[in-house]
Amino acid sequence: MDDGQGGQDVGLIFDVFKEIGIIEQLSRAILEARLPGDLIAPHFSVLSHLSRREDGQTPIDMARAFQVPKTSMTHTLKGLEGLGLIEMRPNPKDGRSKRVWLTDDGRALFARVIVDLGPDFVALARGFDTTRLAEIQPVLTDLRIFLDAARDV
Amino acid sequence: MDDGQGGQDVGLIFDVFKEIGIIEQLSRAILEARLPGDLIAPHFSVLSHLSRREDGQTPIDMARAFQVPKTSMTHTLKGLEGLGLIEMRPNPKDGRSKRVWLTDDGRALFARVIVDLGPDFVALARGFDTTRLAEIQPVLTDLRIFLDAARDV
DNA sequence: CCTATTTAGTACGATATCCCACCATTATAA
DNA sequence: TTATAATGGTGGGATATCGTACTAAATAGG
Repeated sequence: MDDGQGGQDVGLIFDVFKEIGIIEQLSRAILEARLPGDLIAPHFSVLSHLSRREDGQTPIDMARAFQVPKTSMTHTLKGLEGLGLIEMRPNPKDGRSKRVWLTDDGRALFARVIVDLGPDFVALARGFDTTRLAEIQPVLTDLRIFLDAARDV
Repeated sequence: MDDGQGGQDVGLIFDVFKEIGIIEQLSRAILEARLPGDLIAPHFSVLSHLSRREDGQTPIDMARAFQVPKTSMTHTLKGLEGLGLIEMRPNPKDGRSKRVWLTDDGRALFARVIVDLGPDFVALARGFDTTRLAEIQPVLTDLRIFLDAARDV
């Protein structure tokens, strides 16, 4: 059969992905409970992305960063633009594309949500040993990088 | 300011959830690439759930297990039933509810997908140190349990 | 240059997800 | 018992996601 550790690995990988899937759902629920009713997690992800990086990214860059189809990103951005949280400006370097900027409202909303999430995160830090999170964080990052690289092969 | 480790924790938790969100998307893409075209990840999750536990669960139980609204579970089950992969039978113990059984086709399809995922998982095990996955697995499980318990408070 | 190919973005249609409202059945309580 | 509340499931509408196809602009090759 030649599965030195192969069989164990398959079960392990399966379990890890399963846990990650559930945690993703639960963490999304925590986030969306703190978001205004007309925003969902993808909206917030975009605001976060623009806050932490430079503004002026193109939609296609963001679609790649989030691993979603560009049509999904178009839709998400349209929603944020309609709420006045981002601005789409033409890209002077490329007539096909646009560049996305946070508005003051967008920046303020993002900051407010972060504050509102504080109690949730504090509760988590109280009830769960965050040194364990610190230990898994690099592994998760490496796994994400590995999967991301393996994706387009 | 009194954030002994508080500030660090918030950033750490944020990062962990962000990585988990991306890994979830990437792992879902890997799975769906191996599924028949008319099945998506939630369908497979249901098949997996029924395979590993006893059949005969009620839809509401499964909705709770997956943390999705019961209407979403109804929709997913309807799809699986239409493909002949599960069977819905009345629940003799409760006239309101139904019980869900895998059909032979459902069982066979699940087994086949597991086999088809083999190469993907082998590639992952070759390129990524699975002992690191083994290390994070218990932390992920505990985190999932903690979040799940904190959910309904 | 000029044509062919690639790329950024969008429109549209199909399906998924989720909220709300509703029905039937069961559990609770008076 | 009987009235009330709670529960399991579904239907319908709104929005989300995603694939396909299309337009316009940029790039590559001749």
